[in-house]
Amino acid sequence: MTHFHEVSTCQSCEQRFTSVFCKAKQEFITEINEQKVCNIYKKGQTIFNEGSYPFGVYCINQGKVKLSHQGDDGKEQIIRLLRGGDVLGYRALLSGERYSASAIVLEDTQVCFIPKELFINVLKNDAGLAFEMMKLLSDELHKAEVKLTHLAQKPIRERLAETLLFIKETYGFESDGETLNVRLSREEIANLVGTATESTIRLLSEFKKDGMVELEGKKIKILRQKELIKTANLQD
Amino acid sequence: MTHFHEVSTCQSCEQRFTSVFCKAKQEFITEINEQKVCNIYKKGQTIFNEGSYPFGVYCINQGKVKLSHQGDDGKEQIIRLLRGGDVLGYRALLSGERYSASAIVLEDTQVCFIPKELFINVLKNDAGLAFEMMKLLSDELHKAEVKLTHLAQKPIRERLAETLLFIKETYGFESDGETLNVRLSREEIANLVGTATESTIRLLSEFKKDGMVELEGKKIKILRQKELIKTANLQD
DNA sequence: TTTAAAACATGATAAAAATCATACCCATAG
DNA sequence: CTATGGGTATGATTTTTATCATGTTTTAAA
Repeated sequence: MTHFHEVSTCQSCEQRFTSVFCKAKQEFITEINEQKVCNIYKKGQTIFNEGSYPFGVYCINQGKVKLSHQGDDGKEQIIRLLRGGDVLGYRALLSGERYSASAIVLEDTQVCFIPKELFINVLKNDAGLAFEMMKLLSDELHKAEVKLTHLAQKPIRERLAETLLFIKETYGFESDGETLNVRLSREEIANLVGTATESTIRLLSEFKKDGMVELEGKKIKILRQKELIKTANLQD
Repeated sequence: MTHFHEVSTCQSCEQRFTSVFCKAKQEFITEINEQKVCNIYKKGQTIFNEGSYPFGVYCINQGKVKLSHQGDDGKEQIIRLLRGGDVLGYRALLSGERYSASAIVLEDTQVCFIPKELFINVLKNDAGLAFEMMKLLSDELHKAEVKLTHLAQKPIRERLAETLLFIKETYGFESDGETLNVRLSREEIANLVGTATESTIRLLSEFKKDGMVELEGKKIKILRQKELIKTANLQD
C-alpha cells in the first residue's frame, strides 16, 4: 500500500513548483488552499467519467492517472498520461461541456479538488495564471496534433517504440535506471498506441528478441534506448 | 479573381461578431485596429511556415486556409481547416515555440496581422478575451482528441465520410445547397483523412456509385447526407 | 491450496490498406 | 496544334494489421 504524506497546505505542497498553479498570485493560493478537498483514489478507481458534468478541476499531488476516451464502438483510447503536479479536468470545464474523457487511476493517487467557481474566479482575476493555463492548453494541443500526424502516417512498430519512450518521459525509470516506473497492461499500451492488443504483444516480443527491452510480467525495462529511438524514427 | 471589401476598421469588420476578438474590450479593439496590418494572399501562398518563429497572430477576414503539419517522412497532414473569423498562429505564440504547422491558402484570402506584443498585452489585460482564448484552445484540443481516437479506431471508409461532413460543416455548401464550397485535390482530402491518395480516390468513386456523392472534377456534391452520416458511423 | 478468471502469448487466417503500375483526362505552355 | 505534366482513375500485388483460435501463464478469489 502506498503511503502518502499528509497534504497540509498548498503552500507546502510538493508540487507547488511544478504545477500550473505555481504562477498564481499568493492571495489566490491561500484561497485555493482553504477550499480544496483532498482525496485518495485506489488503483482502478475513477476520478471522473466521460459524459458527466465537471464541478471543478483536480490537481494530482502524487500518483498516476490515465485519461481515456471511449471510441464510438466502445474501445478505449488513452489520450494522456498524468502524474504528480498535473491538473485534470480543465478542458471540459473551460469548454463548458461534459467530460469528453474518463480519468482512471493507474496506481494509488492523491488528488486535490478545486471547485469550479473558485477556479474560474481565479482565472478571471489572475492574468499570470490565465497565461500559464493558455500555455498548458497550447502545449497539449501541440502534442495532440503531433500524435495525430504520427497516428495517420507511422506504422505500428514505430508508434510502439515512440509510446515506450513517451511512457519513460512521463513516469521515468525506477531506481534501477531502466525499468519503466509504471505498470500498464498490454491492452493499455495498445490503447495508447492505437492498435490491437495482439499486435502490441507481438511487437513487444520482437523488441525483446532484438534486445531493446526486457519483459518481466508488466515490468518493462528499456535496455537500448538509442535503438528504440531509431526504431521510433523520430525527426527531433 | 476574388473581390475583397476594403478592410477599413476592426469595428466594422464582417467577422467582428464571430471571431474570438468579439469579446475583447472596446479600448483594445481600437488599439488592434490601429496596429493591424492587412494582406491578401493568393491561392497556394503561404501565410507562415512550419519551423519559423511567430511574430504575431493572423485573423482571417475572408477566405479559406489549411493548417498542415509535416510528417517525419515529409508527408503532409492537414490538421485544421480555417475560414473567415478564425484566428491563426496563436498556438505557437502562446507556447513560445516555432510554428509546428504551415498555413497555406486554399483560395484568395484576406488576413489581418496583429503583432505579438500587442496580442500578448491585450491577453494579459483583458480577462474576457483571455477566457475566450482558453475556450478556443479547449475546443481545439477536444476536436484533436476526438480525431485522434477516430484515426486510431475507425476504418478509412468511415473517416472519409466523416471528413466530407467536416468539410461541409466548415465551409458549407455553394448556393445550390449541395456542392461543397471549397476545391480540394484528392491528395488534400487524403491528407485530411490520413490515408493514401489512391484509397481516397477509390472510396470517393464508391461513394459516388452508392449515390451518396456526385463528383465533377474537384467539385463534390453531397447527395445523401443521411447515408453519409451513417457511413461515418458517428455516435453523436 | 485450489480454482476461476483475466492477462499474456503465438500461430493461422482474413481483412484492410498501401504500393506499384499504367492509363486517361485535361489544362496550358511552347 | 500538340506536347507536357499534374491530377485523376483503376487494376494487380504486396504489405500491414486485425481477427480468430488456442494454449499458457499469472493473478486473485474462494
